[in-house]
Amino acid sequence: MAGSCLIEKIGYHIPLSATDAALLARLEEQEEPFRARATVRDIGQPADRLFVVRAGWFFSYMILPNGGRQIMHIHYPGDIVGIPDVAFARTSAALAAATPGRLCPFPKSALDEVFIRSPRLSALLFSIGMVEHAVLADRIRIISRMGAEARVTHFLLEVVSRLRVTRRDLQGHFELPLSQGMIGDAIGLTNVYVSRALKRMQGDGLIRKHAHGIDLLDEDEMKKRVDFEDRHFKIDTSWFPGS
Amino acid sequence: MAGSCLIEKIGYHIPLSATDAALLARLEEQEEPFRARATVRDIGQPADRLFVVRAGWFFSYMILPNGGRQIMHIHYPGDIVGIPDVAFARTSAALAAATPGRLCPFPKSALDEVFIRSPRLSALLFSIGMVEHAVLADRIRIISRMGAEARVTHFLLEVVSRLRVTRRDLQGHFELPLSQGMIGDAIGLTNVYVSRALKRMQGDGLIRKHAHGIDLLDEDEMKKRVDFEDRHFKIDTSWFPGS
DNA sequence: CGAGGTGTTGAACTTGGTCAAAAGTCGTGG
DNA sequence: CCACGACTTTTGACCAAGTTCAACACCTCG
Repeated sequence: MAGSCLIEKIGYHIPLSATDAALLARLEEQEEPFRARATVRDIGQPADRLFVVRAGWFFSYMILPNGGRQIMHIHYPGDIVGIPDVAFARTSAALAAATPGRLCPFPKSALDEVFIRSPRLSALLFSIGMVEHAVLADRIRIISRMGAEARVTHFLLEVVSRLRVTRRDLQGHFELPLSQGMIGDAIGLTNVYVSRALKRMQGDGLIRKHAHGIDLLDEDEMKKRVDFEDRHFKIDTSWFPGS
Repeated sequence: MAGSCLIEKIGYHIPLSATDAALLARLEEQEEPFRARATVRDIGQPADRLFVVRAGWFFSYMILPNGGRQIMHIHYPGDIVGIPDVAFARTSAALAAATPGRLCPFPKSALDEVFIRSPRLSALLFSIGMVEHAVLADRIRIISRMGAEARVTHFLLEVVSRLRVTRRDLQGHFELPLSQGMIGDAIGLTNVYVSRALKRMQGDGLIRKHAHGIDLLDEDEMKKRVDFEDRHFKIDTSWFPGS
């Protein structure tokens, strides 16, 4: 399993025993390709499978009563998709591809084995779930009372922080394969206002837009403006069971 | 441990073995009283303890860059508080008492033992964490693009659905010991607009306000308007490890 | 070359925020 | 038992941020 970004990502947090590595490898046995904008799974379907992202960007979303779309999470290579659905019989969010990519589906029941055979890995999965929780909490905080520029700022910082989990050396320059409409659907703005916010931020010298991405020119100032906290850098593994 | 609402709440989802019950009992060994509006714990403190709510309503909140307050969760008797902090060394939210109440603190390391000795209980804790996640996701969905009445409606439905976990027979009539300012801080509105929204909803015949609480007069209509989904009624335990 | 998705800009409009004042509520202490 | 003070709720007037609608330029990929 040479190029497994799941094992890479997990292994970043805790040393993996041979057993653990074998358990993880089982989650990536199958693989399925998706075209950009393809729907992987709709709302209300049986939540019997999870996925590992092998390549590409995916996102999960919910539908609003007025027909709009709320993007909940963006999933990057190495992420496990569907952890929140574990508690429910049916999916509460839909899943789609933002770019061309590949997913490895595995059955919910494979988690059984993890819980039985590796307390340590269970604790880590648990913690990863809680990181997702913290990310949502941060988003609520920023959406509920902060203005458009703050929302966009926070969103960009969150993306970069997520990318740095696997690309430690990433500078402020990155590709962003999401339309402004999608960004708006993630932070509760219209595409129109995302455009205006980006323009004003560029005027302020905080960012520079280019063809398929964005440069963060003054990341410290951006972080200061929204009290940004990096949730992905370090998980507290100190309390984990011994082996 | 006669009056333990933790064991009652947990036991509602899975049958508890003697071992499991003993593990849970250990989480309620100590008890501490709090006055209404007392702060239990601030942001940025060591996240080395969790709490079981023994009595009263508590809530956790974050501070916004502009000084405002975002209420993330309301904690009811029987709830475990602090699960999301498990992944981090320091707390990302503060905790305070909404009413007079009592908390049972226990060390994070007590989770160790749960993960080692009871895969089944670990899976349930995991799932409970994911329910909290779903609750936040629902809140984002409702905050990001829905109007004031929809937010208030959703909030009230969520409270009732939570109360029904331990009070199955609860009708639409209940006590709500939260000020309108607090409700606003939970759903991203000012106290002023919460007041106006409630008034309009009362005019529509959806609710009736009274001294310390609210009657839901047409719960079905309210649910329909916001696509409400009850996250607390049923956890999917089908995939849990055998014993 | 054409089509569909994407980004930009302007103008009118709406929702909810802000500020301020008055009325109601509750608990405490005298 | 009453009076006071702190907090909460309600209401009005004005204001600002973001939405909606529409038109147009752009780009990319058949």
